[in-house]
Amino acid sequence: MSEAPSQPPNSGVKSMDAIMALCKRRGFIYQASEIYGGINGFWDYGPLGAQMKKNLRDAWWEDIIMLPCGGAKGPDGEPVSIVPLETCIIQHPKVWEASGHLSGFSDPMVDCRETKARYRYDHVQVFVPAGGAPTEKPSFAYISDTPSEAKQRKKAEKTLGAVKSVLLMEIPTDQWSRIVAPDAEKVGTLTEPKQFNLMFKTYVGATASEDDVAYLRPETAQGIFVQFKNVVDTTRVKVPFGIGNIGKSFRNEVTPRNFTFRSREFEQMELEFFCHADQAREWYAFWKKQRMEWWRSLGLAGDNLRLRDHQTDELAHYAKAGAGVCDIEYRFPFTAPGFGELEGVAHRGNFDLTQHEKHSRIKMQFHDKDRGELLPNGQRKGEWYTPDCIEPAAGLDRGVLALICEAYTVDPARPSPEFMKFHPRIAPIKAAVYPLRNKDGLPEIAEKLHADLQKKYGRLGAIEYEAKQNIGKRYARMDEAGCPFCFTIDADTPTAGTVTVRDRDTGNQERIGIDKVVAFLGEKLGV
RNA sequence: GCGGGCGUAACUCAAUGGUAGAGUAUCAGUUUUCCAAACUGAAUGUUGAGGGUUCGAAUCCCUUCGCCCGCUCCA
Repeated sequence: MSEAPSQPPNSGVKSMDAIMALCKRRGFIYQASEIYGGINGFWDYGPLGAQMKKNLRDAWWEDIIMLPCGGAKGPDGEPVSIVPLETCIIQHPKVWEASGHLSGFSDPMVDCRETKARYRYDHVQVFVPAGGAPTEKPSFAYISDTPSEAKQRKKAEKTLGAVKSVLLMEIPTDQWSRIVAPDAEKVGTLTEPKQFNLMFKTYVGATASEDDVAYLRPETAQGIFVQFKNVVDTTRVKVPFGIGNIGKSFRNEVTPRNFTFRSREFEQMELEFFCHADQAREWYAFWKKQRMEWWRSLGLAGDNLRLRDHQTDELAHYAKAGAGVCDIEYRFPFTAPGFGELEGVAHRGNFDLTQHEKHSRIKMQFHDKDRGELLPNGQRKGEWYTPDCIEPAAGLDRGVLALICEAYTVDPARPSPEFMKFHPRIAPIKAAVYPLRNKDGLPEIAEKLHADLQKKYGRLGAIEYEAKQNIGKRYARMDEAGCPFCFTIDADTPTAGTVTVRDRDTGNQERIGIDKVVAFLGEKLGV
């Protein structure tokens, strides 16, 4: 695949090339449009991958929405309340204006290395000597109608005498080393202009005029905020409660890389949990803990999973004053020894609801009847407020990739030196039923057991049946697919009524009654 | 976006500018039956794509697409 230096032996780091090869070989993940040479940043899921991804999506849906946190109580001592929502990929363009996604991301921008400020390239102007003669002295950039204009003019006149103003665009970038950025002290801190079209643009309607521009959503979260009022008005939810939303999002990444880790089309599982600002800290801590436990429960246990709190200087605009932001990170083979983000848990304050209230002029507050002063009749007066929001936002594709990387195991001593240790809940194939011999009535018994298992558990994942080839080969195939259990009908089955159960991870076998197989598998699958 | 590396069958890889091949995997059959056994046979390629040089290109040149690595980017 590549000539990249392989990891040193015994480093404990798995080979990403080998994982990608297995993913293709067994039908987990294919390159999108591969027969046409592929398309950068897009991936398709094969039969096993599609089932596995559904299993992970279902696990989130079940554990976040249907039975939040397994029935655990929230910090307020009450059961956690979550409702589902499914919102559109294309929203009104004003949604992205309000959220801040649109401003500054459809035009070329320049960054200031000193102040970290970002300016629209076509808005930046520069004070240069009025004569226009080349000079070694610094010139001064500013944005008109901002405080930087007067400040920079003063500095420029002091340094250069008479000045005139030109657009930054008119000055070649190789002369930018003498420019002082609008809010900077030093010269030469502006980066070259870059296009940041992170959002995919499209047109609504068949005429495709510039008036019809719309965008594919870069996150699912905004759909929740936009429908917050409808959910509050039409259901009986009371703060604190959450809204969960799963779906595709799109970002025109500058550099899609690392298999499915950074792709341009990806699926998110986002929860926005609304609570009163007074309780934000408790709920933030609660969700941090819950989300870590959830990933652990699916097999990402151990050192490869960690929780990392963001430093103050990397906090997003909406989170400066909040309870915090953290990432749940996984040590992917391509990030090792570092980590890559799997899920972000953020206290967003009430930034989003406030923004949408401003832009739509629709009141986004919640009337909380359990707050406010106590009335003589024993009830509360009630209080209007814009709830704060805790956002655990997970990447579904990244989750699948992490589970694949974690499950991938190499053991040269085995007939199948590579195998996938999927948690039974995630495994795309739940079990296989094999007659040891393809005769003597064994296939008939196996087919019956296969039908029983399929009827009972076929909705959760595939149940395999195969009578051909020797048994070792069939086991090996299931090892690579990550199937946790193989039930084998052998010569003793017709007389003793027992089958063998082969455990994928150990290769060990035990005999159980054929009438116990359905219950055995149900217990292992946790259903 | 910049720099480097690499593209041959599903996978791993061969093939001096001169008939595109092997092993594995897949499929069918025989035999065997608890860990990728053996035998027989089948199918599989616009050599990433498009141009050029040449009597002749997987091989040399150009363009482009994709993948990997390092920068950059990632509100």
